[in-house]
Amino acid sequence: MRDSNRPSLEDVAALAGVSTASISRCINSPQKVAEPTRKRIQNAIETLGYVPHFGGRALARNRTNTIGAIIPTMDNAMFASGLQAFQETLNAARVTLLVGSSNYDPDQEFDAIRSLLSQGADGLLLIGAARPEKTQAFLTQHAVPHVLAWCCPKTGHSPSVGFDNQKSGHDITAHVLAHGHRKLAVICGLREGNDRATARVVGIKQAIASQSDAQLLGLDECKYSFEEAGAAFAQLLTGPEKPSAVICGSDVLAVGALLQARKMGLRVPEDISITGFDDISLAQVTTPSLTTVRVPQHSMGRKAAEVLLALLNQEPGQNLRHELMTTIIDRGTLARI
Amino acid sequence: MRDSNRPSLEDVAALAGVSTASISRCINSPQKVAEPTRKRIQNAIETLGYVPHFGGRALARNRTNTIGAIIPTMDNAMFASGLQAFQETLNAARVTLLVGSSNYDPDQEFDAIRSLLSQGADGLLLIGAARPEKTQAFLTQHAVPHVLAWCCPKTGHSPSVGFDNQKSGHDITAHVLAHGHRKLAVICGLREGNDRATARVVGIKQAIASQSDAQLLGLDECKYSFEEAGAAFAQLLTGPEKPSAVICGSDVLAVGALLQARKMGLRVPEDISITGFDDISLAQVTTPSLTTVRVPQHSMGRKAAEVLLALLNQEPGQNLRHELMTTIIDRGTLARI
DNA sequence: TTGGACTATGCAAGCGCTTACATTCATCCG
DNA sequence: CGGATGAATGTAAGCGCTTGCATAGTCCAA
Repeated sequence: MRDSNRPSLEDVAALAGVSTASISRCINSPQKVAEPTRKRIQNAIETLGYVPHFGGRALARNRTNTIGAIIPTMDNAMFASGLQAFQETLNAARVTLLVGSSNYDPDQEFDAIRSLLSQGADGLLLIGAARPEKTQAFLTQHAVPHVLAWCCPKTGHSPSVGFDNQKSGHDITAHVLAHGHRKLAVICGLREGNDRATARVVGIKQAIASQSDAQLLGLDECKYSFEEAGAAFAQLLTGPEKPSAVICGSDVLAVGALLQARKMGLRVPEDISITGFDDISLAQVTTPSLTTVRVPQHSMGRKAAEVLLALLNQEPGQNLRHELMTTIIDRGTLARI
Repeated sequence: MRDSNRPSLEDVAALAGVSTASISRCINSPQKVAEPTRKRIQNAIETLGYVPHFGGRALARNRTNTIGAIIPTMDNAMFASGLQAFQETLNAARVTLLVGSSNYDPDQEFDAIRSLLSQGADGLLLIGAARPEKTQAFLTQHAVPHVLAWCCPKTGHSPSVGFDNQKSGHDITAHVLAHGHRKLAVICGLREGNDRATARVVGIKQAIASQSDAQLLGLDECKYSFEEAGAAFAQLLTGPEKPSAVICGSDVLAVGALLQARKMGLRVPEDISITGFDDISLAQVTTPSLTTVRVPQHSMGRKAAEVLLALLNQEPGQNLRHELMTTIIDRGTLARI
């Protein structure tokens, strides 16, 4: 059973002529070990190529220095760069990132939570606030340290780092209305179990409602793919009344709509305006480039890591709710009427 | 020290009225436990909400069921979807993914390797084949099971799942030449320590050399950003002779070039042709959309996971080298002259 | 000189799990 | 009917590390 190649503390101890305790101390709090001993130990470690055994350490410390992140999918620039920032920040604190994905499915998310926890994750990054009772109960029962990102719920006890999806949805819509548009349509992601998509739509509707002569001509939900968004766009334009602007809940949807508009011979923004959400790199690349809402992904990922680390170190006086600001990026897909 | 909330095997054993060994067996190989006992044990586990302790398990088994992936950055669609497929495949095998990033820096990669290993990773996914002697030595000294992806080296002993970067570079160039272009320029990523970028350029040069009247007017290296690629593009067009086509080592570079061309009032592909590499979603979104090389990211990620899992399970008769095919995707940025 | 304070190190008891081996008991065959 | 067989379960020895406590050594002030 014993992997004979791998040197253990004991081997190092033997070589250095000290006890295992000293080695351990030398590694974990060097100042507790006298200079000459330390030198000797370091030499021994070096020559043996010793690396502490993870299991042993985790068992003795009851801590793994590992944090899990569960995101819908990495295959969407929307999360990728936030996750990258998260990872870099953890890394700087010598904490390793475990990754799981949910595919926007609450059951898969629950599985991932259990799986990462059973892999010893000390804490968790979760996207959004909406989750089934079962999942919530599990989190509280096991007292899992976690932080929510991409959202900023006013209720609930979980720390969060994100932005107000509803307000941002409201803002971009108000912006569209301010450009003179009155007949609007909306394409959003599947809202079931997705509080971000849901909140954005709520904000959009709210803004429309507050402008008496504005109307919402249609709303379509679909997956985050160019194709589905294109189909939704086409669908929204079949009615007798045509919208002058289509507000999309994500840049991917907006680009799908844009591509479809072009296919249908519609000029954007002369014939129809389109707005996005997220400001991923796609947005600056289309022709015309996308008017959208910028989400501070990078700082969100970094901050989330900081909050989670503070939580694990029981640092006091932490804010529970970190709301970041989104900004509207005016580019070329929104016309003034 | 003992976290009093967390039930241990012993607690379950006490409740179920059996020994800890039986519980362990019941969890790890249920068929070894008689039906009624199993029932009783499962009940006990349920009521206590027992979850095996990761450290204890890792220590006893000397295996963590964890695999590390070290990629340059997740913040580039180029790796994100391969990584997603990798993660999904691991997940199906109940193995968890640890993530580290290198930022294209060999030292950071080395750190990440050590860090993930010290976190108990059973195996590693590494991008590309080129790494410093130091890193190589470390990998072999510690006999780290690993697979290389995004490349397919003919030498070396590491299993790999990827494609022939050189050949693909050659292919797209031959394709450009076949369209009648003779004056070419190249924009590629920083080649130092990046064997994929290097090999692509070698292939490109090779193809140009084999066409007697073709010339390489210029070659610029830069980071994978729109801005830098734009600058490189502008730079390449300052000479007395203008290229009729610019071959780019990545879609990000190509898009940067495309954007810059537009800024300079050049029509693509009428005034100048541009090709990309990778076929990330950006490529289908630009106007005109990008002629590029499709890299089978998804199957590469999946296959890499399969190979690595087989390696860890010591399954015999594995192929060491898995070469996947790239294909040229003809879209709108390459003109026939 | 002596005792107190402090530092450097060792000793050894866990941490929670797996598993080789031992034990028990029922079953079956000659 | 006795012993061989095998299934079900228990016993206990680790796995490699951390850490509270004990010990030994050093220094200094009274």
